[in-house]
Amino acid sequence: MTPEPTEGELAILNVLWQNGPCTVRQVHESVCTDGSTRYTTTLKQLQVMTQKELVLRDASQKSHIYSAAIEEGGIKRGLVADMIDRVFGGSVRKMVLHALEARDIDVSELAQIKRLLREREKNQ
Amino acid sequence: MTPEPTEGELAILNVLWQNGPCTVRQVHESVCTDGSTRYTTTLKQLQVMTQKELVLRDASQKSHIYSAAIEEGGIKRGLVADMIDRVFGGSVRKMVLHALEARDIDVSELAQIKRLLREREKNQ
DNA sequence: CATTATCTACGACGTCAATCGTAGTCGCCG
DNA sequence: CGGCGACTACGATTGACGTCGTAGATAATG
Repeated sequence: MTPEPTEGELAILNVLWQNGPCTVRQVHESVCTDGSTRYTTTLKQLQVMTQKELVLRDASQKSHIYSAAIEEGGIKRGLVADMIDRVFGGSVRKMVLHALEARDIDVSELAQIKRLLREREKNQ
Repeated sequence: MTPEPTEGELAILNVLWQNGPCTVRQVHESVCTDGSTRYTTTLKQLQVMTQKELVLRDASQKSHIYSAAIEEGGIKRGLVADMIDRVFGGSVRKMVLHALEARDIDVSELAQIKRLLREREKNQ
């Protein structure tokens, strides 16, 4: 099984999922907007992630092109499932409750969530 | 601000939140049902957590009594908020969507979640 | 052509969490 | 009293992650 990506790896994967294949430089500038960390740090992370097969590398150009090797939905579902178990003793309800408390949420988003629930009821 | 507890610390805090004040042995046996880890490991963790002020220690007995020093709801809200930001770009809706996909959920729990949403709409 | 910029590769380091072993303390039971 | 059992204290170790510096290769620029 794919082990869960670390925090840094997740940040990089988010860039690749949103932007598609990127060079190291593109990833680095997306992930570190404030220049608080060096280019080679991101490079190293991508090299490690290649080892772990979290990303694929196209080395046919001088500047290698990296792309996500794992599916976004699956990973995120796994992360949420993990939190549901570890933090909320397996209760989806408690998780949702705390999510609603954790963030201000506007009416339209509430409506969208209610729609999700209705969909969910159908498919049961 | 209190830094987020680590995975092991969270497991211990869950024991204390659910059972109230405990000895090291009680915590250890709750947190490590399979004997995969030694008693002194849990002890050490509790000592570190005392340093970090995540727990309080009553040393008036030979077997010290530990209790949670931080509030459950606050910590859990923080953890969820963190995930909403790091994983779902700040979208509560996406978080809830993935939560519903991540776990089978029965009708009564769905109903409870819908009730939460209705409550939430009132207070807005 | 020579210099400068841009890449990759790779080793080294600091930090932090988890884990364990050992030593010291104290009470209890025979 | 003497030894065993339970407890605390604490140092040492390991592994994972993030971070950086430097070296070497290659492209770009004047």
